[in-house]
Order: sequence, then C-alpha cells, then structure tokens
Amino acid sequence: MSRFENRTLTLRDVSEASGVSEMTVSRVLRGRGDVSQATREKVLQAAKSLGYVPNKIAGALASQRVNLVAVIIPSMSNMVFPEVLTGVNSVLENTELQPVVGVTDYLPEKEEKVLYQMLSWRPSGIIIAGLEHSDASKAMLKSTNIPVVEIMDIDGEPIDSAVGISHQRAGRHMAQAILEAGYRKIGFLGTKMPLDHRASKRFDGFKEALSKADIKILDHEFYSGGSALAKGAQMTQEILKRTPDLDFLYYSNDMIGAGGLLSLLEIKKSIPREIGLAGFNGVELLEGLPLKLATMDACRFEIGKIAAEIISNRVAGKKDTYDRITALKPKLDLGDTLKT
Amino acid sequence: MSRFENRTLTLRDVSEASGVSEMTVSRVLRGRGDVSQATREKVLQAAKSLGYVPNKIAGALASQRVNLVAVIIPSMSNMVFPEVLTGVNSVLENTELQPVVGVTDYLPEKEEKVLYQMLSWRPSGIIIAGLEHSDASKAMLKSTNIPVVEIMDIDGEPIDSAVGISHQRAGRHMAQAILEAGYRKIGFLGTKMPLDHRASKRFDGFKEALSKADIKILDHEFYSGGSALAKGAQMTQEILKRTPDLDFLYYSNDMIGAGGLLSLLEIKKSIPREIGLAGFNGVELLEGLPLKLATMDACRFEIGKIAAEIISNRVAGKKDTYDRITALKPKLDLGDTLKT
DNA sequence: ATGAAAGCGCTAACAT
DNA sequence: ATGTTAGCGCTTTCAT
Repeated sequence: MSRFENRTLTLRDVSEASGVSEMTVSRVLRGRGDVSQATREKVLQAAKSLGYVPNKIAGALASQRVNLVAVIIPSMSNMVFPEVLTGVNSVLENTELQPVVGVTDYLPEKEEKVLYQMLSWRPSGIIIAGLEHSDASKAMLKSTNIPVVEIMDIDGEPIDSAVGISHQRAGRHMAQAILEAGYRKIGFLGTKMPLDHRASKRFDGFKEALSKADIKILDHEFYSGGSALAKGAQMTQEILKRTPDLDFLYYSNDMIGAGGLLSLLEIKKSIPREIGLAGFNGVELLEGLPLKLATMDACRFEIGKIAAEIISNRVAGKKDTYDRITALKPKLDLGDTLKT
Repeated sequence: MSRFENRTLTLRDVSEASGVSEMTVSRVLRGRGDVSQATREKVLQAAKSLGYVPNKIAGALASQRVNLVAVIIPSMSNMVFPEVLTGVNSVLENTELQPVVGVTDYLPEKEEKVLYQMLSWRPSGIIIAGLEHSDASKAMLKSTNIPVVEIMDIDGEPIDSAVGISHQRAGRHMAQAILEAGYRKIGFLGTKMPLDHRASKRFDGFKEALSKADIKILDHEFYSGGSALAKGAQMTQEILKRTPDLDFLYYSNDMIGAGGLLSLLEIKKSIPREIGLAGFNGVELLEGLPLKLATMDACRFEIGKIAAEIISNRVAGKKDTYDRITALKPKLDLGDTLKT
C-alpha cells in the first residue's frame, strides 16, 4: 500500500501530502468548523488516499480526554449481562463514548484487577455491576473523580450512584404472590454461588416474606456448573424425590426453571395445579416453551440504558437527571405456572 | 483522599513521595528486575499509599506498544459469540494482552466504523468474524501491519490468517447424514439474514449435497426477529401445515430447532421416526431438553482460543504454529432426533 | 483561517 | 542500580 511498511501514518504524513500544517490537518480531521472549504477538501482527500487512521492514544494524551466507558460485569455467558450491554450501547451509540467491557467471573480479586486495568486507561466513566466490592476496589472507585454507576442492585450504599432493582424486594414479592395463590409447601432451587450477592438477596427476601406468614422453605437444592437446563431438570427430580409433597418450586433463574418445567411436563405433573413454578429474570429467550414460566423481569436493558445516560450526561457537563439511586420496579409475570 | 482533587496522580508524584527518580519508579511499576530490593519496596509503598494507577495512554504512546486485541463480532446476544470470547479470554488471560470487543450487528457499514475506531487505538492484533468485508474494511485490514485473524469461516481467502470451519461442508455433511438415515422429504427453516454469510453457506452446502442425490428441499421458512424458541415453534407449525408430508426439518440454528422440537413433542409427533430434526451450533445451553437435538458443533471455544494464540504468538515474535488457514472439523451429533 | 511552540505522562536509549 | 535526555503523535494555546 504505502511506501512506509513499518510505521503507521501520522498527521505529519497527511500534512506533507496535502501541503497544509499538521495543526490544520488535525482541525479538519476532528471536524472543527474553522477551516476553509478548500483546505478541508485537500486534507480529507490526502488522508483518504493515504489511508490515514488517527492515533487515539496520542490524541487522548494530548487532550486529556478518553472517550471510553468501562463496563465491568461478572459474566458474559448467561443471558442477563449481554442485555445490559445492549442497553448501554443503545445510549452510547449516539455519543462520542465507547464502552469497553471487563468480566470478573464473580471473583472479587478479578474485579480488582479488571478495575485497575480499566482505570489505567483513564476512562470517562465506569459502570460496574453490584454494590459489593473489595476494599481495594472501593478505594479505587472512591478516589477516582470520574462518574461511577453501580448497576443491577440497590440494596446498599452506592459509591457514587446506582441503578437497579431491589433483589430483596423481588424475592419478597415473589413469595407474597406464591402465598396469595395458596401454595404452602415451597422448595427453593438455586446456584451454589455465595458471591452472587443479588441471588442471595432474592433468597433472603423470599425467606423473609415467607416467615412473616409463618412458613418455612420445606427443602432446597443448589447446583454449580453444567448446563442450566439440564441442572434444573435434575435438581427438580431430586428435590421431589426427597420431598414429594412440595407444591411450589422457586428457581433462582429462568434457565433452571425452564429445565424444571420441561422435566415436570414430561412426567405429566399438572402445572400449576399440582405444583407451581417460578423463576427470575424474564429472559425473552424462553418464550416459546409449552407453558410460560412465572418470572420477574430484572429490567436489564433499562438498567444499562439509564447507567449510560448518567455517564453521558455527566461527561457532557449536564446536571444529573437521575437521583443518586434509581430504583426500577420489576414486573411480576405469573405466566402459566403460578395459579391465580 | 489526596490533596489534588482535580488531577490524577503521575509518576512524578510517586517519584517525589519516594525520593527516587521517575525512571526508577517506572521500572519498579513495570516489574523490571534491575532495581534494588530496598528502592523497590520504597516505591511500591509510596505508589500504594498514594493510590497511584499508571496511565496506559502515556505508556502506550511512549513505548509504541498497546496490549489490546480488537475482537470484532456481529452479535452478542446469541449464544455463539460469547463462547468465542471465552475461548479468546482463556488464552489472553495468561498474557499481557487484553481483548476489546466491538459489535457490528451483521452490518458492513457498522463493521467499517467499529474497525476504524479499533484501529485508531493501535491494537496489537485483530480478531474479526467472517471473511466477507466491505472494500474499505478490507483496505484497512490489508494496510495494517498487525496480525489479523478472521474467524468462524474458512470458505474464502483470508487477508492474513483464518480459523474456523467450512460452513458449506457442515451443510453438506448434515445433508448426507439425513439422506443416509433415509429421510427424503426435507424442509429448511432459517433466519432471513442475507448478511449472515455463514448461515447462507451452510444452506448452500446443504442444498448442494441434496441435489447430488437428486433431492430438492420440499419447503422452507424464514424468520427474523423475536424469540428464537417461539419462532422455531411457530415456523414449524406453519411449514407442516403447508407441507404435511415432510419427514425432516433442518434448522439453521439450535435455538429455533429446540422451539420446533418442543412444539412437535407437544402434538405428539414421533421423533425421529415420523419426523427427524437437526439444528446447528451445539449450544450446551440446550442440553436438558426431553430429546437431544441433532446438531453440529461449531467449535466456537476452540476458534476463539486458536485465534488468540495466533495473535499472542505473533506479538511475542514467535513463529507461527498454525497455518494460514486453520480448518476445524465440526463434530456431527445425531442426538435423539436423527434416526440412524 | 492558519501556523508555531509547548507539553500531555510516560518509556527507550544512553549515560553514570 | 539509578539518573538524564529526548521523544511518542497528537492537541492546547497563543500568535499571526
């Protein structure tokens, strides 16, 4: 292509090719208005024919501005976080800002590392899942003077601001709906993940609401790893073998709930009469099952969207349009598996 | 925290706090060996107590090295690309390199934009899905002198190197397996996505192998948008209403295949006797269905892993351990829905 | 509307 | 083992 095989092109190359100063080239390329039409065209033409791509590293260093937003999430592989990202993207697409994603695998040490990495790029904002962080992570987040939005959860004190739902409340509400429907012998099935604080909070809220009605969970089952659908089926069989008189199963996520649902349909259980089921998340993916699983929408897209709006507003210097804590209200969907 | 609320800390601050030159601080922080134990500790201590986070922007500019690998994929929301990313991560985790992901939504113009954005950060390597790119994208990829690995597909000429499977071959093989099993009245169900070249190639290969046996697809159905599970169910009902004597349905992905499978079980079709089914991708997510859908593994994790290895080897200056084109062989899994 | 000079915060290369 | 100097490729600021 070019004669310079071993280095990338610089402003200077475009400057020489177009016979205009580097400064003016820079102005044209950043789309600033104060350049004559004639020079603008000359420069654009030269840049294009050379195949010049600006160096953001140098630009960022000089301008002290990095149009990156760090998004730190625990996982990529379940349905929930990709949808949060879609929400983030939907907003950032229309701005100069660009999301950069880091994954923590639910490990605080990894969160710490990822956060440090991200901060070392001096992003314009941080969106990070959860309110629970290691001391070191908290220290980093606090001492930074860029906007920080903690997402998904609002049961706790945010460092800067937070957008999410109350998982305790979500658990309570599901319990109340189950009790109202007349179910009394309730089992819980979830992940063996002490570090998934939001799942724990849902479980806590759930048990709390039950105990107000003097009901206790009759049995529970936890899993880790493996295909969620298969695990859901397997755990369901096991919990029912051990405690056959259960009349309701609350699953900590829709995927294992769907596995349970399918396995119960196969053995011809009558749902929701004989046994009721509910999951959590509202994953659209699962629409199309023979019966629609009762669930609660976690407002994932909305959370991503609002978080990105907060960052983008702050970066633009506008005053906040959201409160320090934005509490979204998850909608309960009874589906076909929670009798009314 | 610190007295300097409005600027982030620099090497200079650490240098002053520790009474050591900036250069030595830099050496310590980059973990280079040529520093005495005493100074090393002094510096580390100072950096930690100040809460110093290095500025990679400046470091990258000075060293002309950016430890970023751009990963450009069409979508985040289906199961396939997150798993590729997991493969990429599994390798890059053990290196200095860090993946940065860009999403194109299967749109060539967006790919062009994302690629330009990525290149402007001067990454150390590029992993990009597919072999089909706009002329401008190709020009950018060609004129770059960093390693470029095109992934998922090998039916075509790579710019630099490629890792993937032949989707034409995958389609052919599935067709052969179906024919061998004795099915003759075959329907196809897929996405209405002319820009998903890999799906098209599978379809082409599939039709080609059928026509060698003088068989033509009896009917087909395309969809776009919506929940894949639900769409699969719906399309299946429709194609069978229109062409009731179909004895096999080939789905362009496992998700719609699963939807079809569930809907056929519900109307008590005998699978695989009365009608056979197959999908594509081998999504682990679906293990746990009442019947295991026949499918073909797309080697997603492996593809990501090898692509990252190629980049990481090249960056390390080692000579290539993989060929220009690495053809992975997808395994056919007959499951329970393709009779033998 | 255009240009010249200075410097962003680091690191390479060369002292000592 | 440690320090000094000179940039990296841009943008800011100040001239013209």
